[in-house]
Amino acid sequence: MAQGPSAEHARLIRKLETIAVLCDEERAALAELPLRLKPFLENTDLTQEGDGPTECCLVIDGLVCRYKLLGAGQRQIMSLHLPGDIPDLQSLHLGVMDHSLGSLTAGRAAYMPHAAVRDLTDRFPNITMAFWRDSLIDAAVAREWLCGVGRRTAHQRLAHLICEVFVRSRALHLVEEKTFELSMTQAELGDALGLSTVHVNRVLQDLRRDELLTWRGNSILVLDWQRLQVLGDFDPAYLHLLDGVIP
Amino acid sequence: MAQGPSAEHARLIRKLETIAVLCDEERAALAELPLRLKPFLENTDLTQEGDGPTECCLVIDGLVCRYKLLGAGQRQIMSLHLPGDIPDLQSLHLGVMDHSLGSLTAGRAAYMPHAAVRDLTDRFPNITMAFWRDSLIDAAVAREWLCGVGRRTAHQRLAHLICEVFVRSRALHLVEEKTFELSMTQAELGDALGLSTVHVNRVLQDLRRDELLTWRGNSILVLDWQRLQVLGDFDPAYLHLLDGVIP
DNA sequence: GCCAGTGTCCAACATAAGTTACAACGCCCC
DNA sequence: GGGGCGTTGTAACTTATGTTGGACACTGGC
Repeated sequence: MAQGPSAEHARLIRKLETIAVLCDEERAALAELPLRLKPFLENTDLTQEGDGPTECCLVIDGLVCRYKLLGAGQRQIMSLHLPGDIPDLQSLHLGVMDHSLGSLTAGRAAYMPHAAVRDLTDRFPNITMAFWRDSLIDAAVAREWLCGVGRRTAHQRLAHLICEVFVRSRALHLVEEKTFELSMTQAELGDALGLSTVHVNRVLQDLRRDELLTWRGNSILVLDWQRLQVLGDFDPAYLHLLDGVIP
Repeated sequence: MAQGPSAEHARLIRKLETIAVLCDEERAALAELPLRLKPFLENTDLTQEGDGPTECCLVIDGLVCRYKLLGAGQRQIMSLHLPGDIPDLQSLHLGVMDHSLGSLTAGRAAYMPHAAVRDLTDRFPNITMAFWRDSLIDAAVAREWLCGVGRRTAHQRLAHLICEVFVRSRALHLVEEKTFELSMTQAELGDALGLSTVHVNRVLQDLRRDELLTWRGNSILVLDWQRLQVLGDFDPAYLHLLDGVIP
C-alpha cells in the first residue's frame, strides 16, 4: 500500500536531505506535492525578470542558471542550479522576479503551485525551516561568488567554481570516480565568473597544463582535488551541507 | 495602558514596514521582543566567521557590514546594514557563520535570543513571512552586487552603491534634502566594490568633477539623482521595497 | 560531401585597474 | 603646540584582463 515517491519527487527530497533532516511524515508530504512536468530546451528562459510567477519551478534534470542582463548588453550568471533545486523559491515571498531563470542545457522542470507549497509549509514547520534554510544557503553562495569576482584572480575563480559544482554534485550522488558533468561553454563560464571568453580559455589551458583537471565535452575529471581546492581558495563551509555529504 | 514600542523596537518595526505589511497585533508582539543593548566601537567585530551565535543581532545605530577575509589577506565587504537590519538573521537556521559581521562606525546593537525569535515566528506566520522575505531581499542585494563587481565598470559600481544606500536610507527616513550619511573610508569602499583604494579615489574625483554629488566628511549630497541612477545602471526593483517608500 | 553554425583556441594589441611611493591635510592626544 | 596616525590626493609605472579578428575542429542538415 505504501508507495515510494516518484523519481521527480525523489530529486527534491534528495536535495533537501543534503541540507536538512526530514522525518518519514515530511518525506511523504513532499512526495505528494502536485508537480506539472515540462521539458525545456537548451538556452531558453524558464522565467524572466519582471514576471510574477504563481508556481515554483523545481529542476528535475539539466542545468539551470539565474542571470541578469545589464545595460551594455552584458550578462551576469549569478548561480547554477542542479536537479532538486528550486531556483525561484523566492517568488513565494517576492512578487516580482528581479532576475531571469534560464537553461544552459535541455532538461525538465516540475512546476508546483504556490498554494500547494504554502499549504505544505503551513502544515510542516520543519519543511518551512528546510526551505528557508535553502534560501539562506542560496544567499551564502551568492556572497561567495561575490568574493570571487571582487577579490580573486581569474584562476582562483575558475578553480573555485569547479570545486563548488564538484561538491554540490557529489552531495547529490552525481560524481563518479572524480568525474562530473558541467555543461557550460566557455562564454557561459565567462558570464558566471565575470571574465571574457578569451580569458576563460587562457585560464582553462593553464589548469589543464598544471594537470589539475581534464575537461572533455561536458565531463570534468578532477585530477588533483587537493591542489584545486588550494588554488581556488575553496572551503565548502558556505554550502552548509550536512555532515556526511562533504567529500 | 497601551504603551508604544521603545525607540529600539521602533527601528526594527520601521525597517520591517519598508518590506512587509504588519498589523497592530504583530507590531505589539515585535515591541515585546527582549533586547539586550550593547554599544560597539568603530571597526570591531560583532560576530566572526566560524561562530555559532545563539542570538540575532539587530542594528540600532551605526553602520555594520558583512565581510570575509580571503586567502591573500584581502577583504571583501558583502553588504551594508542600516539601523533596523538584522544582519545575522541567518544564524537562526544556519548554525555556523560563513562570514564575519563588523562595524564601520561606532553604534549600538540589540541582541535577541534565538528562542525569542522562534517563539515569535511560531505564533505569527506573517512575521515569519516578513523575516523570510527580508532574507530573500538580502540575497537579492548580494546578487545585484555580484552583477556590479562582475560586469560593471568602477564608475558604475560606485554610483550604484551610492544609489542603493540613498534609496534604503530614504525608506528609513534617514535622507534630508538629498543628503544622507555614509561613513566609509575610501579603503572600505574599495573592499565593498572590489577596487583598490587608489582607484576609488580616482573614480570619486570623477563623480565630483561631473557634479553628480558632493561628499564631505561622511555626508553625501546627491546633486543629480537622475544622472547618478543612469550612470550606475540603477533600478531599485531588486530592493523589493513596498510602494510608497521608493523615491 | 558540403555548408552553416557553434565552440575552441590563439595572437596582437588596448586599457582599466592595481601597485608603489609619497605629499598634504586633519585630528587626536600627550 | 608639536608629533603621530589615519585618510585623502597625486603621479609613475605595471599588469591582469578585455578586445578584435581570425583559424580550426566538430556537428547536424541537406
